[in-house]
Amino acid sequence: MTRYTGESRMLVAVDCIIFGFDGTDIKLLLIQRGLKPEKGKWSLMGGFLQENESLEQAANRVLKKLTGLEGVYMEQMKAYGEPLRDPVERVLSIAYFALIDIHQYEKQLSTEYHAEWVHIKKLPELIFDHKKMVENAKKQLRYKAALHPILFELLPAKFTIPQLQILYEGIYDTTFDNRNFSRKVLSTELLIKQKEKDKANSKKGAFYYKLDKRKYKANFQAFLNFIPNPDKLLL
Amino acid sequence: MTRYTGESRMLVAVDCIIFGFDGTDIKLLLIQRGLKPEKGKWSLMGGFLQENESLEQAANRVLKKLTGLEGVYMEQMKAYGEPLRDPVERVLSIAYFALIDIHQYEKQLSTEYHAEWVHIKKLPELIFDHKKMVENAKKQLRYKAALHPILFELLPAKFTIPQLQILYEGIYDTTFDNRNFSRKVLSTELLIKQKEKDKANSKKGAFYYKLDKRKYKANFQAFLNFIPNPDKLLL
DNA sequence: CACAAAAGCGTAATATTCACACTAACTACA
DNA sequence: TGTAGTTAGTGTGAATATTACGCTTTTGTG
Repeated sequence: MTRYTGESRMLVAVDCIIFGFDGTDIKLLLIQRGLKPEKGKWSLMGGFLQENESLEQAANRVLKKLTGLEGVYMEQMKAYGEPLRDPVERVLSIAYFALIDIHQYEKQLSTEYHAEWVHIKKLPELIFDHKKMVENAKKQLRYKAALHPILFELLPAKFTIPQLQILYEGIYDTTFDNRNFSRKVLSTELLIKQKEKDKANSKKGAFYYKLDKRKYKANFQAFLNFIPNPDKLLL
Repeated sequence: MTRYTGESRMLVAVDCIIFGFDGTDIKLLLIQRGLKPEKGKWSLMGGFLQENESLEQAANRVLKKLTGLEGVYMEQMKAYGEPLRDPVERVLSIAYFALIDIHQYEKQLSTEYHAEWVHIKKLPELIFDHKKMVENAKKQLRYKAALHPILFELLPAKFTIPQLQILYEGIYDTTFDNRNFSRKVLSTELLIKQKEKDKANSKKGAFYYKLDKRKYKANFQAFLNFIPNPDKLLL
């Protein structure tokens, strides 16, 4: 026996929802599709799963092809399998979402795919069911970020607490009390204070912090509560 | 253009991790595989995705074939895509997990698949990567149940609070203070007290409760806290 | 009619969360 | 050189939530 008989085989794709933060706005990395159909339309970055490749490998390959980056935070989100989601033929898509420090990426911007960072509030129309994927990804990001410290993945290695707060406020589309926010964040003891300050954004200057990677990994699964009244903010 | 060229197509399967609770123990519904290879070995219930079927439809079809049940709580868990996970040929599997009131099912037990409820602590060896799937499912169930009231799906329509507590204690493999537990559960106002008592399990008897379906649906996404110190219990 | 066993209420100590006043640090510009 | 203006970040207390544990209630059993 070498194969299962009487069953239908289909293409499997991997699509990446890539979030970035530029210090002010949360953005999504989109491309203009190079393949027919829908050539020229906006799309998530994706690719077909190859014969000898695992899903994680495929997602990383796709991400690297677009951004040049490796070792990026990425997690599997959901499989999309509506029979007609791709009009050409049956394609199952496994969506991954990735979080990137946007500045790291900008250095190696490749024009090959006509990629662009698009403000999360100003998304263009997307092909197939990509809009739904993006919506699910946003929801999942909000959900997860309310409980776990993943948003650090969107920031550079050194960042200030006000920067972090702006990021959280962007994700939840609200504002937080800065005094409570910094106290909460610091009480996790996940941050290591640096000697230098960032003076670009204020007169007083805010101290830089770095993530304590060891504690970050050790406590990743623990429930945090950076967000007041989280359940009201998750839609 | 009718198809994408130069890409490899593969089989897609759906596997179901089916949890049940019999009032004392948490169990998993397993089958003895009817297909070669590994015929006769223990396995999760699964099936291949058909040409015109969505993933949800496939998962529901598989579940119904085994249990006869429809409208069961089910959610997509994760896609498994290691190239060699099935030795016959490349098969991508999308795992779903389902929660069933075990008594509802037992009535319509079908012997066709040699299905059996197996105590979650006494699982046999499973084929392929099914063990990993089960572990992931257990983890996800613990995670989700710590925040959302999904465990009610494992209970009959009428249940007592001590029964509910036994269920939670089974899931988290620990014990809770019964006085605090019932107060927490009742404070959600998700339960409607019935007039009758269950006297099978105690002399005093415990009142039956029903879920308030409306509130249950409305508050499903809100974070609850049935579990003391949840983050310590999630592994 | 005691006794055992489980249901479930009460309460106080502790911890967490939140709102808001206030001080500190620093730049820019007069 | 000093003062006005701006943002960072600490302090504090009130409100809320969590937890530990004593105690009463109910009822079948012998």
